[in-house]
Amino acid sequence: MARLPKATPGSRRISPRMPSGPSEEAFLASYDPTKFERLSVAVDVALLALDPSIGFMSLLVRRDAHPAKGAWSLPGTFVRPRESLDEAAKRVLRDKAETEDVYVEQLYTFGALDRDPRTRVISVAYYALIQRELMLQLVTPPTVDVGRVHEPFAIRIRGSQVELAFDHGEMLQTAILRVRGKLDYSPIGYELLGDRFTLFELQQLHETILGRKLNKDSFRRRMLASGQIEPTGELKERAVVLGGSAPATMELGRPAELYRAAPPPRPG
Amino acid sequence: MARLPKATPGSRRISPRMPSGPSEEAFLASYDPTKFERLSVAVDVALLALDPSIGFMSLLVRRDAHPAKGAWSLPGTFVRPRESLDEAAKRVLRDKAETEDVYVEQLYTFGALDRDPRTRVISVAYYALIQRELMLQLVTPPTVDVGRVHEPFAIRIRGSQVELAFDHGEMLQTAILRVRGKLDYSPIGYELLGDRFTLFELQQLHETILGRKLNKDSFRRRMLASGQIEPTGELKERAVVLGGSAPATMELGRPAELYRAAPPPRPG
DNA sequence: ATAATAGTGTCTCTCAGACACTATACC
DNA sequence: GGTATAGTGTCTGAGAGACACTATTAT
Repeated sequence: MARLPKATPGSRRISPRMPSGPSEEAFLASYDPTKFERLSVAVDVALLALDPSIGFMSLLVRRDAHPAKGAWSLPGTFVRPRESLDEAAKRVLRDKAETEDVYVEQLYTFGALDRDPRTRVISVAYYALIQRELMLQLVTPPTVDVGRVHEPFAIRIRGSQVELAFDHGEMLQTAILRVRGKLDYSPIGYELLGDRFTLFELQQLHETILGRKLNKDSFRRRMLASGQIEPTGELKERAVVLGGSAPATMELGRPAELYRAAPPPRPG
Repeated sequence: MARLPKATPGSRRISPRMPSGPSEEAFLASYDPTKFERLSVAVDVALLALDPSIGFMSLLVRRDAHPAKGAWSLPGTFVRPRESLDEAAKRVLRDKAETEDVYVEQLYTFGALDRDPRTRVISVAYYALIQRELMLQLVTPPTVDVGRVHEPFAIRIRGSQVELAFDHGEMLQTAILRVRGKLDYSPIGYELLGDRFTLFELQQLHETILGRKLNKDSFRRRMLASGQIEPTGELKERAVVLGGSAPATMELGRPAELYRAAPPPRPG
């Protein structure tokens, strides 16, 4: 779990003039947790990857139980009493996407009254970012599939447009807007590429996230000056063609240098 | 409630090939909401105002019951089963701050295991912005008082530093960072001023939020070109001094023109 | 008049965008 | 050689920062 706000140890400072009445220890020993009505709390995760020619891709699962049985939804789970929200999100990624050590961040909490037909369910939405190649390996039917999100936020699966269960379409839209908004002021996006990438690949990533073309010269200068990336000295290798004519997508021209994400600056 | 993500009607599209088994209606009629363990869900609100000479101010309440009895905390409440999260936040502002029609936005959801000693409580934190004058009217002891937040995030009440109950100090810190982050790309901040203000007052507000001095000329140009404000043609009136010498804080020099927040651009 | 603040005009520096040019690959 | 992509050098226009100057008030 990365880049969540720092947790500070909870402190319960008591006033010097202790008010009269039973002690806090006695209060806690006799506390009845059912005094206030409790709610179901769920976590749903939008696992995102990016393809330059498609746009955003999100992991979707097909619901095999009521409600909305048969519909597509974001992977999610109910939060257990002994796990934190972040742990629940990680558990979803582990169980339904076989994915660990990805960038995960809390997105927004959805609490409309009628968002789940069963009962009142509060859902804390998370989003996570992985590389396109890892996303494509996750397709393990029948419970897991990859949805392709075209803008403006039409969700397609293998070409045909679908509606997600519950309010998961809104969650997905919010996640994409969050990623786009963070791109300008945050070194986000490197989780979506491999550990080595060319400047043009990075530019294509930014163009896909922002939904518009960027100026090549300016993008190069800005990225090199930002300190977010560093050159490796290596050059991108070409696919070796074993005889026959080259495929239509064969790369041409001078090979590009490979860069990697620079380590964050020392806070000292 | 303003500028929350748009709610879209929840849709539960069912696959054409309906899986076998009981119908969704029959499932919902027999659903047992206690099948998954439920959690307590609370809402806490950081109501913020800004004073040019102090910095951020936040409404704090003194806890009159266990746990953390006697400690200062953000106003909050448990979420009722028949109200949305936004409604709960508005109820907190109405009941504990006698405030309505303010800018309110969801902040972050805190779900650590031990954040409340009673039982497992998930807290959805909100923040709200009001004018300094309205904040100062809210001081109605003994349950309501105004805390003054100095940076870096030391919380003072009438000069002496305090620690807030639970993880409310972290919530307050997160709220201030959110307001600061939104200042650059969003027309935020006008909720913190009256309906008429001078350019210098607006600059002081931005300087307080950002924690650094801004260039006067550049700030004027940027604000006037942004379309976020419009001139009223009125001039700021001076306090009338009824005899005697002028107070030390008397305003001097040419009176400034008053501006107001411009209406948002027509989406057509 | 002097002091103090509001507001304007203009210069410079920085950076994004555009374009020309060189470098290195495959054909 | 031609063509396509990678990378560099330089010009230009927009905007931020700095500074000088004018405008309007109170004392």
